[in-house]
Amino acid sequence: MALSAPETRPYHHGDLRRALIDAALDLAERHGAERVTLREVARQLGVSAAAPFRHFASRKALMTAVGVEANERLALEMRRALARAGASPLARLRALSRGYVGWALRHAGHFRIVSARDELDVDGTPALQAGMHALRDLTEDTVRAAQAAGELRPDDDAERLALLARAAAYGLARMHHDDHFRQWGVAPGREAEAMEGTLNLLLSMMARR
Amino acid sequence: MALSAPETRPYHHGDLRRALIDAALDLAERHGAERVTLREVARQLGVSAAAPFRHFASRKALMTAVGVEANERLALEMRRALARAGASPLARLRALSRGYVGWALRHAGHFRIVSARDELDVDGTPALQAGMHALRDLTEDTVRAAQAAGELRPDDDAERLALLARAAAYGLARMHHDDHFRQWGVAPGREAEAMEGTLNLLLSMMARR
DNA sequence: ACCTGAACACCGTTCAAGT
DNA sequence: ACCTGAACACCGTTCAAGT
Repeated sequence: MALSAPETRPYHHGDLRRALIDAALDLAERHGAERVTLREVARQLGVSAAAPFRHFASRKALMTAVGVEANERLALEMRRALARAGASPLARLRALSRGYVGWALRHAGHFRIVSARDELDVDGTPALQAGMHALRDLTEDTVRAAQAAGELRPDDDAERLALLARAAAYGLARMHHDDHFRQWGVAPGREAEAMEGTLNLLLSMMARR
Repeated sequence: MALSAPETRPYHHGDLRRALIDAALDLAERHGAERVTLREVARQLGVSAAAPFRHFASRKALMTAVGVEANERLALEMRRALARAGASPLARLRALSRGYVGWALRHAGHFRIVSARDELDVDGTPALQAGMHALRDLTEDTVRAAQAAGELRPDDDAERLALLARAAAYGLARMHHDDHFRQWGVAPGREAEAMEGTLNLLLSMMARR
């Protein structure tokens, strides 16, 4: 038996903190955010139920760390959508909205985590605040650029337009997440289509003609 | 001691089922939906933890009964708003939206319960399905009436317009509930104002001019 | 017919004790 | 410094037993 290498690591993990976050992200993605329990995460990693408390003061603290990560992924997705969108300011706004609801659709567990802010310590986590603020700025900047280009009516307040766009996107994403669509006549399997069509309707109304 | 009167009732309640629903509604309203636990409800009523299971097969079954009641109250509120709104079709649509977000704002716990459909057995509860469907019809009918009166552009699909209006209202209500507004530049105490202003912006865009 | 008491398998969290 | 084991106060749920 060697004196060095893998056996050198302590009980189980070199970086349990990191492993806990990853396992939580994985659990949320595969089985939903409500299945992310400290004991289950610990079980996945083969450590005791008390082990996570060496790295996170509470369940909320772990969820907050997971939220930071999830929000970064959402931001990445939206920036990518923007990068692919080309130059037309209105198309950029559409890309941003589609990027948002698309990510929420494909990553329901992570979407739920960044949504449910009573499970997150936003105030005590500057990184999370900054990340969320950055997404808001991205939306507002895109709205302002569209106004400057004459593609949105200039008399509407940019902040309010951005809030409306976000409310519609968040509303659609949550309606899907909370299973409201069946009640609203959206055929199963056509949710993405309905969300996109509804967002397009909004954007066409926002555009001056 | 009399042979009749109050002492005649069994252990505690004449109608424990009804009392459980009322206590749950009360708890949700005062301390939030997540505090509605079967054990806590039982405690409030002075019965054992097992007693609720005589009347509801599971927590979900109780929440569903509570959801039926909450949805009825929401419907009542929206119908009242409509009744007060007068004849202008656009004003009626505005009243409907305001009624929705206003109720959500004032009854956060009940709003949360009708929102979180994974905690409700919608499929197995015709009364709930019917109640929710009625609210959708109310919105669509109001949209159609506004179109017929020439106050909304007739070329837009009524179903899609109704979905957009609902997505915006639900999005705003949930953004508030999930504490997103601070991140979106809405000053504390001015949430209702921001929600109304945003809905008015949407309605002004929906209107033909 | 309706309710209780005790039990079981889960949680989050704490703390003394181990390496 | 980091982790375990046992404990505590909570859950939802079940079931035999009481009235």
